Amino acid sequence: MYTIGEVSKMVDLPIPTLRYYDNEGLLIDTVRDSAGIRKFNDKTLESLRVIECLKKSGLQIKEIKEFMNWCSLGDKTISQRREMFIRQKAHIEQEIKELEDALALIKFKCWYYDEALKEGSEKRVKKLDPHDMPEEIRLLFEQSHQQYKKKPITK
Amino acid sequence: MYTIGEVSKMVDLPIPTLRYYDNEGLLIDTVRDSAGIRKFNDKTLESLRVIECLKKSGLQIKEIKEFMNWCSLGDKTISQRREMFIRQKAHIEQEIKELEDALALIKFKCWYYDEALKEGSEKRVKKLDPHDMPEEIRLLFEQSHQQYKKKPITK
DNA sequence: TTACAAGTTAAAGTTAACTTTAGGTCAAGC
DNA sequence: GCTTGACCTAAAGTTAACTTTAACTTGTAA
Repeated sequence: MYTIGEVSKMVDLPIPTLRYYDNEGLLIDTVRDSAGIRKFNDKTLESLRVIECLKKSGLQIKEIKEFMNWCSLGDKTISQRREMFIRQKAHIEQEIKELEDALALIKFKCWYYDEALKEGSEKRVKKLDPHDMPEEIRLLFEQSHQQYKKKPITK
Repeated sequence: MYTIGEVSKMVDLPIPTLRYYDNEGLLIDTVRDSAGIRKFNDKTLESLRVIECLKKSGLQIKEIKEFMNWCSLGDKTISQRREMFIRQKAHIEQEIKELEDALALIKFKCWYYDEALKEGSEKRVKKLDPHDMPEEIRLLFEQSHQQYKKKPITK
Protein backbone atom coordinates (compact mmCIF):
# COMPACT_ATOMS: atom_id res chain seq x y z
CA MET A 1 0.00 0.00 0.00
CA TYR A 2 1.29 3.40 -0.98
CA THR A 3 0.42 6.94 0.12
CA ILE A 4 -0.25 9.63 -2.45
CA GLY A 5 3.22 11.09 -1.90
CA GLU A 6 4.89 7.77 -2.57
CA VAL A 7 2.92 7.19 -5.76
CA SER A 8 3.67 10.74 -6.84
CA LYS A 9 7.40 10.03 -6.62
CA MET A 10 7.14 6.60 -8.21
CA VAL A 11 5.22 7.68 -11.30
CA ASP A 12 6.57 11.24 -11.38
CA LEU A 13 3.21 13.01 -11.35
CA PRO A 14 2.34 15.91 -9.01
CA ILE A 15 0.19 15.02 -6.00
CA PRO A 16 -2.62 17.38 -7.09
CA THR A 17 -2.76 15.60 -10.44
CA LEU A 18 -3.27 12.25 -8.69
CA ARG A 19 -6.03 13.78 -6.56
CA TYR A 20 -7.57 15.27 -9.69
CA TYR A 21 -7.54 11.86 -11.41
CA ASP A 22 -9.04 10.26 -8.34
CA ASN A 23 -11.78 12.89 -8.12
CA GLU A 24 -12.55 12.47 -11.81
CA GLY A 25 -13.07 8.76 -11.27
CA LEU A 26 -10.01 7.49 -13.12
CA LEU A 27 -8.56 5.61 -10.17
CA ILE A 28 -11.10 2.93 -9.42
CA ASP A 29 -9.18 0.67 -7.05
CA THR A 30 -8.36 3.22 -4.37
CA VAL A 31 -9.39 2.93 -0.76
CA ARG A 32 -9.25 5.29 2.22
CA ASP A 33 -8.00 4.55 5.71
CA SER A 34 -9.98 5.50 8.82
CA ALA A 35 -8.61 9.05 8.66
CA GLY A 36 -9.72 9.48 5.06
CA ILE A 37 -6.20 9.11 3.65
CA ARG A 38 -5.94 7.54 0.19
CA LYS A 39 -4.19 4.17 0.03
CA PHE A 40 -2.95 3.11 -3.38
CA ASN A 41 -1.59 -0.25 -4.55
CA ASP A 42 0.08 -1.83 -7.56
CA LYS A 43 -3.20 -1.81 -9.47
CA THR A 44 -3.14 1.98 -9.18
CA LEU A 45 0.32 2.04 -10.75
CA GLU A 46 -0.93 -0.10 -13.61
CA SER A 47 -4.00 2.12 -14.01
CA LEU A 48 -1.77 5.19 -14.20
CA ARG A 49 0.24 3.52 -16.92
CA VAL A 50 -2.93 2.85 -18.90
CA ILE A 51 -4.16 6.40 -18.27
CA GLU A 52 -0.92 7.86 -19.65
CA CYS A 53 -1.16 5.60 -22.64
CA LEU A 54 -4.78 6.42 -23.40
CA LYS A 55 -4.05 10.14 -23.00
CA LYS A 56 -1.20 9.83 -25.51
CA SER A 57 -3.56 8.02 -27.86
CA GLY A 58 -5.80 11.07 -27.91
CA LEU A 59 -8.51 10.26 -25.36
CA GLN A 60 -9.87 12.87 -22.99
CA ILE A 61 -10.08 12.40 -19.23
CA LYS A 62 -13.83 11.85 -19.34
CA GLU A 63 -13.45 9.14 -21.98
CA ILE A 64 -10.79 7.43 -19.89
CA LYS A 65 -13.15 7.60 -16.94
CA GLU A 66 -15.76 5.84 -19.03
CA PHE A 67 -13.22 3.15 -19.89
CA MET A 68 -12.31 2.67 -16.23
CA ASN A 69 -15.98 2.32 -15.54
CA TRP A 70 -16.28 -0.46 -18.10
CA CYS A 71 -13.36 -2.20 -16.41
CA SER A 72 -15.23 -2.29 -13.14
CA LEU A 73 -18.34 -3.71 -14.84
CA GLY A 74 -16.48 -6.95 -15.61
CA ASP A 75 -16.66 -9.42 -18.47
CA LYS A 76 -19.78 -8.03 -20.13
CA THR A 77 -17.84 -4.97 -21.30
CA ILE A 78 -14.92 -6.85 -22.86
CA SER A 79 -15.91 -6.18 -26.44
CA GLN A 80 -16.40 -2.43 -25.85
CA ARG A 81 -13.00 -2.22 -24.23
CA ARG A 82 -11.45 -4.19 -27.05
CA GLU A 83 -12.96 -1.89 -29.66
CA MET A 84 -11.73 1.17 -27.83
CA PHE A 85 -8.16 -0.16 -27.96
CA ILE A 86 -8.54 -0.98 -31.65
CA ARG A 87 -9.71 2.60 -32.32
CA GLN A 88 -6.92 4.13 -30.24
CA LYS A 89 -4.36 1.93 -31.97
CA ALA A 90 -5.37 3.44 -35.31
CA HIS A 91 -5.32 6.91 -33.79
CA ILE A 92 -1.84 6.63 -32.34
CA GLU A 93 -0.47 5.08 -35.54
CA GLN A 94 -1.80 8.06 -37.48
CA GLU A 95 -0.26 10.42 -34.94
CA ILE A 96 3.13 8.70 -35.26
CA LYS A 97 2.93 8.96 -39.02
CA GLU A 98 2.26 12.69 -38.81
CA LEU A 99 5.12 13.17 -36.40
CA GLU A 100 7.39 11.29 -38.77
CA ASP A 101 6.43 13.60 -41.61
CA ALA A 102 7.11 16.59 -39.37
CA LEU A 103 10.43 15.00 -38.44
CA ALA A 104 11.29 14.66 -42.12
CA LEU A 105 10.81 18.41 -42.59
CA ILE A 106 12.88 19.14 -39.51
CA LYS A 107 15.68 16.90 -40.72
CA PHE A 108 15.54 18.60 -44.07
CA LYS A 109 15.82 21.98 -42.35
CA CYS A 110 18.77 20.74 -40.31
CA TRP A 111 20.55 19.90 -43.54
CA TYR A 112 19.45 23.19 -45.09
CA TYR A 113 20.88 25.23 -42.23
CA ASP A 114 24.04 23.12 -42.09
CA GLU A 115 24.64 24.08 -45.71
CA ALA A 116 23.72 27.71 -45.12
CA LEU A 117 26.03 27.89 -42.12
CA LYS A 118 28.93 26.39 -44.07
CA GLU A 119 28.42 28.92 -46.84
CA GLY A 120 27.64 31.84 -44.56
CA SER A 121 24.42 32.43 -46.46
CA GLU A 122 21.07 30.88 -47.36
CA LYS A 123 21.33 32.31 -50.85
CA ARG A 124 22.32 29.17 -52.76
CA VAL A 125 20.47 26.54 -50.78
CA LYS A 126 17.26 28.58 -50.74
CA LYS A 127 16.81 28.35 -54.50
CA LEU A 128 17.99 24.79 -54.82
CA ASP A 129 15.78 22.44 -56.83
CA PRO A 130 14.98 19.09 -55.12
CA HIS A 131 16.64 17.32 -58.06
CA ASP A 132 19.96 18.86 -57.17
CA MET A 133 19.84 17.77 -53.54
CA PRO A 134 21.56 14.64 -52.22
CA GLU A 135 19.25 11.63 -52.65
CA GLU A 136 18.68 11.22 -48.91
CA ILE A 137 17.77 14.87 -48.47
CA ARG A 138 15.48 14.90 -51.48
CA LEU A 139 13.53 12.02 -49.97
CA LEU A 140 13.09 13.96 -46.73
CA PHE A 141 11.95 16.97 -48.72
CA GLU A 142 9.41 14.93 -50.62
CA GLN A 143 8.11 13.15 -47.55
CA SER A 144 7.49 16.48 -45.86
CA HIS A 145 5.87 18.06 -48.92
CA GLN A 146 3.26 15.41 -49.70
CA GLN A 147 0.27 17.44 -48.60
CA TYR A 148 -1.22 20.56 -50.23
CA LYS A 149 1.27 20.36 -53.05
CA LYS A 150 0.31 23.50 -54.98
CA LYS A 151 -2.71 21.63 -56.34
CA PRO A 152 -5.12 24.15 -57.88
CA ILE A 153 -8.38 24.67 -56.04
CA THR A 154 -11.01 22.46 -57.64
CA LYS A 155 -14.24 24.46 -57.33
CA MET B 1 -1.86 35.38 -55.12
CA TYR B 2 -4.48 33.76 -52.92
CA THR B 3 -7.29 35.13 -50.75
CA ILE B 4 -7.71 33.90 -47.20
CA GLY B 5 -10.62 31.70 -48.25
CA GLU B 6 -8.56 30.01 -50.93
CA VAL B 7 -5.67 29.35 -48.56
CA SER B 8 -8.10 28.06 -45.96
CA LYS B 9 -9.35 25.43 -48.42
CA MET B 10 -5.88 24.57 -49.67
CA VAL B 11 -4.30 23.93 -46.29
CA ASP B 12 -7.52 22.88 -44.55
CA LEU B 13 -7.35 25.40 -41.71
CA PRO B 14 -10.29 27.61 -40.65
CA ILE B 15 -10.18 31.23 -41.84
CA PRO B 16 -10.14 32.58 -38.25
CA THR B 17 -7.08 30.46 -37.53
CA LEU B 18 -5.24 31.99 -40.46
CA ARG B 19 -6.20 35.49 -39.26
CA TYR B 20 -5.07 34.55 -35.78
CA TYR B 21 -1.70 33.37 -37.09
CA ASP B 22 -1.35 36.53 -39.13
CA ASN B 23 -2.19 38.74 -36.14
CA GLU B 24 0.29 36.84 -33.99
CA GLY B 25 3.03 37.59 -36.52
CA LEU B 26 3.52 34.07 -37.85
CA LEU B 27 2.81 34.96 -41.46
CA ILE B 28 5.56 37.33 -42.41
CA ASP B 29 5.23 37.50 -46.19
CA THR B 30 1.62 38.67 -46.37
CA VAL B 31 0.50 41.87 -48.06
CA ARG B 32 -2.81 43.72 -48.22
CA ASP B 33 -4.54 45.16 -51.24
CA SER B 34 -5.92 48.72 -51.32
CA ALA B 35 -9.08 47.56 -49.55
CA GLY B 36 -7.09 45.97 -46.73
CA ILE B 37 -7.71 42.42 -47.94
CA ARG B 38 -4.94 39.89 -47.24
CA LYS B 39 -3.11 38.52 -50.24
CA PHE B 40 -1.18 35.31 -49.70
CA ASN B 41 1.27 33.51 -51.96
CA ASP B 42 3.22 30.25 -52.16
CA LYS B 43 5.60 31.44 -49.46
CA THR B 44 2.61 31.58 -47.14
CA LEU B 45 1.79 27.95 -47.92
CA GLU B 46 5.38 26.97 -47.15
CA SER B 47 5.28 29.00 -43.91
CA LEU B 48 2.11 27.22 -42.87
CA ARG B 49 3.81 23.89 -43.47
CA VAL B 50 6.70 24.93 -41.25
CA ILE B 51 4.29 26.27 -38.61
CA GLU B 52 2.44 22.94 -38.47
CA CYS B 53 5.73 21.13 -38.21
CA LEU B 54 7.10 23.32 -35.45
CA LYS B 55 3.81 23.04 -33.55
CA LYS B 56 4.03 19.26 -33.78
CA SER B 57 7.58 19.44 -32.52
CA GLY B 58 6.33 21.09 -29.33
CA LEU B 59 6.88 24.80 -29.95
CA GLN B 60 4.35 27.39 -28.86
CA ILE B 61 2.92 30.04 -31.14
CA LYS B 62 5.05 32.77 -29.60
CA GLU B 63 8.21 30.73 -30.13
CA ILE B 64 7.28 30.14 -33.75
CA LYS B 65 6.73 33.87 -34.10
CA GLU B 66 10.24 34.42 -32.82
CA PHE B 67 11.55 31.96 -35.39
CA MET B 68 9.68 33.71 -38.19
CA ASN B 69 11.22 36.91 -37.01
CA TRP B 70 14.70 35.43 -37.28
CA CYS B 71 13.86 34.38 -40.82
CA SER B 72 13.15 37.95 -41.77
CA LEU B 73 16.43 39.13 -40.24
CA GLY B 74 18.43 37.24 -42.88
CA ASP B 75 21.76 35.44 -42.85
CA LYS B 76 22.94 36.68 -39.46
CA THR B 77 20.36 34.45 -37.72
CA ILE B 78 21.24 31.24 -39.55
CA SER B 79 22.96 29.59 -36.62
CA GLN B 80 20.09 30.35 -34.22
CA ARG B 81 17.61 28.89 -36.65
CA ARG B 82 19.80 25.84 -37.16
CA GLU B 83 20.05 25.25 -33.44
CA MET B 84 16.30 25.55 -33.04
CA PHE B 85 15.78 22.80 -35.60
CA ILE B 86 18.39 20.62 -33.90
CA ARG B 87 16.57 21.06 -30.58
CA GLN B 88 13.16 20.35 -32.08
CA LYS B 89 14.54 17.28 -33.85
CA ALA B 90 15.51 15.82 -30.49
CA HIS B 91 12.15 16.80 -29.05
CA ILE B 92 10.09 15.16 -31.76
CA GLU B 93 12.23 12.01 -31.70
CA GLN B 94 11.56 11.70 -27.98
CA GLU B 95 7.85 12.23 -28.59
CA ILE B 96 7.80 9.50 -31.23
CA LYS B 97 9.57 7.15 -28.87
CA GLU B 98 6.97 7.79 -26.18
CA LEU B 99 4.14 7.25 -28.62
CA GLU B 100 5.72 3.98 -29.69
CA ASP B 101 5.83 2.81 -26.09
CA ALA B 102 2.19 3.78 -25.69
CA LEU B 103 1.44 1.92 -28.90
CA ALA B 104 3.13 -1.16 -27.51
CA LEU B 105 0.79 -1.13 -24.51
CA ILE B 106 -2.22 -0.60 -26.78
CA LYS B 107 -1.18 -3.52 -28.99
CA PHE B 108 -0.73 -5.64 -25.91
CA LYS B 109 -4.23 -4.70 -24.77
CA CYS B 110 -5.62 -5.53 -28.20
CA TRP B 111 -4.19 -9.01 -27.83
CA TYR B 112 -5.40 -9.22 -24.23
CA TYR B 113 -8.97 -8.38 -25.18
CA ASP B 114 -8.87 -10.64 -28.23
CA GLU B 115 -8.05 -13.50 -25.90
CA ALA B 116 -10.64 -12.41 -23.34
CA LEU B 117 -13.30 -12.13 -26.04
CA LYS B 118 -12.49 -15.60 -27.37
CA GLU B 119 -12.77 -17.05 -23.90
CA GLY B 120 -15.72 -14.92 -22.85
CA SER B 121 -13.79 -13.81 -19.79
CA GLU B 122 -10.71 -11.92 -18.67
CA LYS B 123 -10.15 -14.45 -15.93
CA ARG B 124 -7.33 -16.48 -17.44
CA VAL B 125 -5.51 -13.77 -19.37
CA LYS B 126 -5.62 -11.35 -16.44
CA LYS B 127 -3.39 -13.52 -14.26
CA LEU B 128 -1.08 -14.62 -17.05
CA ASP B 129 2.63 -14.32 -16.41
CA PRO B 130 4.66 -12.58 -19.17
CA HIS B 131 6.69 -15.79 -19.57
CA ASP B 132 3.61 -17.67 -20.67
CA MET B 133 2.68 -15.14 -23.35
CA PRO B 134 3.61 -15.56 -27.02
CA GLU B 135 7.09 -14.12 -27.66
CA GLU B 136 5.79 -11.18 -29.70
CA ILE B 137 3.25 -10.22 -27.06
CA ARG B 138 5.75 -10.54 -24.24
CA LEU B 139 8.01 -8.08 -26.03
CA LEU B 140 5.16 -5.58 -26.33
CA PHE B 141 4.40 -6.06 -22.65
CA GLU B 142 8.00 -5.44 -21.68
CA GLN B 143 8.37 -2.43 -23.93
CA SER B 144 5.33 -0.82 -22.34
CA HIS B 145 6.41 -1.66 -18.79
CA GLN B 146 9.93 -0.27 -18.82
CA GLN B 147 9.19 2.72 -16.61
CA TYR B 148 8.36 2.75 -12.89
CA LYS B 149 8.87 -0.98 -12.67
CA LYS B 150 7.95 -1.55 -9.03
CA LYS B 151 11.34 -0.16 -8.05
CA PRO B 152 11.27 0.63 -4.30
CA ILE B 153 11.34 4.28 -3.35
CA THR B 154 14.91 5.25 -2.62
CA LYS B 155 14.48 7.91 0.08
C1' DT C 1 2.69 21.13 23.86
C1' DT C 2 4.29 22.62 20.26
C1' DA C 3 5.93 22.21 15.90
C1' DC C 4 6.16 19.97 11.52
C1' DA C 5 5.32 16.94 7.81
C1' DA C 6 1.97 14.86 5.17
C1' DG C 7 -2.37 14.19 4.34
C1' DT C 8 -7.45 16.33 3.35
C1' DT C 9 -11.22 19.58 0.94
C1' DA C 10 -13.79 22.92 -2.08
C1' DA C 11 -13.28 26.42 -5.00
C1' DA C 12 -10.95 29.61 -7.73
C1' DG C 13 -7.25 30.49 -11.06
C1' DT C 14 -4.28 29.49 -15.15
C1' DT C 15 -2.95 28.68 -19.89
C1' DA C 16 -2.71 28.20 -24.80
C1' DA C 17 -4.75 28.15 -28.94
C1' DC C 18 -8.09 28.94 -30.95
C1' DT C 19 -13.32 30.28 -31.89
C1' DT C 20 -17.24 33.05 -31.79
C1' DT C 21 -19.68 37.28 -31.93
C1' DA C 22 -21.15 41.62 -33.47
C1' DG C 23 -20.73 45.00 -36.39
C1' DG C 24 -18.75 46.99 -40.66
C1' DT C 25 -16.73 47.47 -45.80
C1' DC C 26 -16.87 46.45 -50.60
C1' DA C 27 -17.59 44.56 -55.39
C1' DA C 28 -20.58 41.87 -58.40
C1' DG C 29 -24.94 40.34 -60.16
C1' DC C 30 -30.08 40.80 -60.67
C1' DG D 1 -30.78 50.08 -55.77
C1' DC D 2 -30.53 46.09 -53.26
C1' DT D 3 -29.00 41.66 -51.94
C1' DT D 4 -25.26 38.42 -51.50
C1' DG D 5 -20.84 36.67 -50.52
C1' DA D 6 -16.36 37.35 -49.06
C1' DC D 7 -13.58 39.97 -46.74
C1' DC D 8 -12.37 43.03 -42.38
C1' DT D 9 -11.88 44.32 -37.00
C1' DA D 10 -11.82 44.24 -31.90
C1' DA D 11 -13.21 41.93 -28.18
C1' DA D 12 -15.23 38.40 -25.67
C1' DG D 13 -15.86 33.42 -25.02
C1' DT D 14 -14.39 28.48 -24.89
C1' DT D 15 -12.07 24.30 -23.41
C1' DA D 16 -9.36 20.85 -21.20
C1' DA D 17 -6.34 19.58 -17.93
C1' DC D 18 -4.45 20.75 -14.61
C1' DT D 19 -2.68 24.01 -10.61
C1' DT D 20 -3.06 26.95 -6.84
C1' DT D 21 -5.03 28.66 -2.71
C1' DA D 22 -6.78 28.69 1.81
C1' DA D 23 -8.21 26.46 5.49
C1' DC D 24 -8.35 22.17 8.06
C1' DT D 25 -6.88 17.31 10.28
C1' DT D 26 -3.78 13.95 11.99
C1' DG D 27 0.28 11.48 13.62
C1' DT D 28 4.89 11.61 15.17
C1' DA D 29 9.25 13.82 17.36
C1' DA D 30 11.57 17.01 20.49
